[in-house]
Amino acid sequence: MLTEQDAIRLQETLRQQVIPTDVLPAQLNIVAGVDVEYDKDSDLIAGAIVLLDYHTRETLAIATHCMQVEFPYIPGLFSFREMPVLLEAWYKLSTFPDVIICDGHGWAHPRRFGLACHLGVTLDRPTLGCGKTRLTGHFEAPAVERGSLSPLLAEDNGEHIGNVLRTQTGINPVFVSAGHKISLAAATSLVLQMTTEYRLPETTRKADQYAREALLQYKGML
DNA sequence: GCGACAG
DNA sequence: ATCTTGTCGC
Repeated sequence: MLTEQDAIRLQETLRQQVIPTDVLPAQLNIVAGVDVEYDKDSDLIAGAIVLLDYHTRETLAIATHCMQVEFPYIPGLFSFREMPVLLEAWYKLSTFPDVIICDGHGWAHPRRFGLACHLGVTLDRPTLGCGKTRLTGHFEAPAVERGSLSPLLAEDNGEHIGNVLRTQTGINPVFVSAGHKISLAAATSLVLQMTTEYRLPETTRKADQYAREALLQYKGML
């Protein structure tokens, strides 16, 4: 099995493959959201990938997968816990997205390799991270209006690793960072565009909903 | 040594 | 992550 030290070494290797600039289609058509749901009293988890039409936000496809978690939750190694289910769900898709919005961070990680980077490099597709809480970095609160943002700066060298973005006026901001093949600016504007009436992007909300549903159905079959 | 720590 | 509907407050 993968040890903690193995995981950290693997992160370093894969991190060097991250492309921090925009390598996106001229026109976006399909945006994906991914999320993983955990069972309260067992080690079962469900991963979901939802494809939405970029323009209408209509649901185009859903893929889910249930299995047991085999890696513990360790801040900084979070991707090793969620990658397996997400990859299994990914293999069930027959249509593919132009960009993937992950529930968690990308570059805004202690070693600059959060889930969004890991998934992006593994699938070699554009990804970005949109987390609900901070993992690393310091920031000032952005203005209260939707669209306001402030930079998330690395604790050691002050590097601009992400943006703290207010997606709804008067509601707590989210943490956006680049994953793979996308710039922070493009990632930030995409999150804002996919966020209509709630704090989180519709992609994330739908993925969360289908992951929860898949877990309940799977448990009901046991 | 102490606090912080995505989901 | 999970607990969790109605309720308190602006």
